[in-house]
Amino acid sequence: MAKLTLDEIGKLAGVSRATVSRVVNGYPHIRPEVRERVERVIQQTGFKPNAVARSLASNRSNIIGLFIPTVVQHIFSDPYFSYLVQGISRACNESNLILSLYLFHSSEEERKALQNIMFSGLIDGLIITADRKDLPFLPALIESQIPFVFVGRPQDESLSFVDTDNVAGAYMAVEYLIKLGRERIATIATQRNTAGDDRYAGYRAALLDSGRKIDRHLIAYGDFSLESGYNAMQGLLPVEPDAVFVASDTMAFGALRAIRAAGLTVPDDIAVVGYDDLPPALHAEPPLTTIQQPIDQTGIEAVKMLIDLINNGLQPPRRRLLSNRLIVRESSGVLQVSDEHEA
Amino acid sequence: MAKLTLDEIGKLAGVSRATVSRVVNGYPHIRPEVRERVERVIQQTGFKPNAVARSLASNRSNIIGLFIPTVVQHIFSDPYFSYLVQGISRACNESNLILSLYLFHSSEEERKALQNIMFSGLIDGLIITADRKDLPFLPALIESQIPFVFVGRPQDESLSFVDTDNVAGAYMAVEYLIKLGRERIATIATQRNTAGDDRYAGYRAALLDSGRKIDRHLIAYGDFSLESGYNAMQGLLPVEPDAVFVASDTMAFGALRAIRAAGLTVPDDIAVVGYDDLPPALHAEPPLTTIQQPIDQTGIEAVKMLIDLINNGLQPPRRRLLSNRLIVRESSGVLQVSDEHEA
DNA sequence: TTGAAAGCGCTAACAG
DNA sequence: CTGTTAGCGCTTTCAA
Repeated sequence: MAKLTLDEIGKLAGVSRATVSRVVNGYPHIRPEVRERVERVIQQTGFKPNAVARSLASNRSNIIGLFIPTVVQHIFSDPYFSYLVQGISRACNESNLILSLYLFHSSEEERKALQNIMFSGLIDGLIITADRKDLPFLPALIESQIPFVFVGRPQDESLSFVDTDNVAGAYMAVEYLIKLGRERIATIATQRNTAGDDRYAGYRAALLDSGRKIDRHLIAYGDFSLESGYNAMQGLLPVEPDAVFVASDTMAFGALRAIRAAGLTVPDDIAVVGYDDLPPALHAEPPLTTIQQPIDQTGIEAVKMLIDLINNGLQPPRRRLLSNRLIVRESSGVLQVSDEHEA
Repeated sequence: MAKLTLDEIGKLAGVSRATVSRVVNGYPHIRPEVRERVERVIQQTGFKPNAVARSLASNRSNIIGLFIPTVVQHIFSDPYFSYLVQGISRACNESNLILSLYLFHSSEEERKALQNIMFSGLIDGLIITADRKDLPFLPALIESQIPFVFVGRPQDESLSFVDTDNVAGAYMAVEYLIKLGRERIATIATQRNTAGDDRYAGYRAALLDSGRKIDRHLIAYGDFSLESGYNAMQGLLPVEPDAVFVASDTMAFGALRAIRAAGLTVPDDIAVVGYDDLPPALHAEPPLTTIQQPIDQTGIEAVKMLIDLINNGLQPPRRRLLSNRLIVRESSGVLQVSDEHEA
């Protein structure tokens, strides 16, 4: 058979290509018998409209990009990324969007590709995974007028984003430690990214709200690596905390080791709460109390938001925060049943 | 400024749009001064040709798809997938290809999307991650004439694929156990996928080549899960193996537990070798001897092969097997230095 | 070596 | 309700 086009189908069904186009696109005002005739031909021939021609004529490709800047690559070996992509892809499938992946290994690649994305007009919009504070390409991206949403809170608050509520998550964690009766609650925080900032803010707020003071000596910093967690915990040990809220599970694993290495026990001497609920948290020694984020849901919401931006314009910026859950395991100790009624 | 098109650039440079097109595409026979003039205008304006229009005219999108069938989803929580995507994306960036991700959560989604991929003409080619034996969409895909390569050996040998050499990898592992002087070498194999078949074939060949017999009682089966590894190992314990080659690290972790639970020690009572070299292998108790595959390289080769298919036709089918490495850790015991000279 | 012109297959006014 | 007609921005003969 000849190559199938709207014209071909039209000929076969005895109508013009415009009518076929209307049928394909679900345009309402068509005589039912005509619609049916056309649909039958489409059925029989297995015709699919050419996506490229369609994009050119409509100026809409139905392709969105997932942009993963160089610096976030470590995330890629995290399950975080897997869950996010799962959510995004699910939402794309549902909305008949094609997902293209922009993954870079150098800032040169990154710059070049972004240039292409912005000016070659292939892509309807972009999801950007980045919560770090310095995004050199951002001004150009904004100027290009291409719709995009961040996953993770960007530094610049005027941008659209979806994130989990890191402040509330950290607050929840620390509040729980307080309820457990812990007195000297330390934290291992991080710098250079907004998630870390927000978690620290939650730690701070929970302490302040319970009438406590912030003690600088109880604050240490890591860089999300296990080693940095180990080192930070070692630094905290001399000031004798009886609990520590760690801004990531991976660092918490390091902290657990440091505590064990010092001959102390978890949670008796020091209660530990992590953040992320990565699978290893369950198998940690002891199993790690932590904050679980709805990551796949974040991906789904990001796609929805992007579609909204594409259809309804970039202004005003949209924001969306999803709630997290506290997962209580042994590393924190568990609240008594009677206490639960207080909540 | 007006929207940039070939025409615009041509006007600015005082040439026709055809000439600009030639410059952009590196066509050789152009007067140097003209080329330079055009290039300068392109520079200054930051012009990028419209990717969609280009695709329509040239019938080439420079987009390739990475297709991940429903059943392989478990792979997604594996680092395997991450490494593969890293390799693929690196190769795409290098060749100026756009990578789009087709990830499905139901076979209905899968079928629908495949239909689109095949007939909407958006995509130049496809990389398919699947080593399972039953791929219901395969006949239609072949008929569609769209270029594709498998990552992992497909059942149908007439298809193009790149894979790591599972037979040789398993052979290497078992050969090592033999050299270590192990007498009763069991295996935990898998069914329903070619990688499992090949690893079993390697196990078999190594044994046979050393003049041994295959003992059915030393063969157990798992499904790649940790639990199945545990159960399979429990099943093997009564026949008293002194070594076990496990077809995946994850199952090996299960096997380690089962051995420990039976009060035996690794490697003194039973030597264990896994397959994959996942990160946890390093932290296993004891650290796991295993086979490491060049997964990112596999991705790179897949892209190269796909480009070859796109440019030079689908026939004959291409095949490529990459070599693996034996990573010796404590779970197998280590060969004496003097023995290494024998190799 | 360059320009003119004909499409690629579709959408979207505009008529009727 | 349906057909006609312009394009969308690019590549690619064909002439010059």
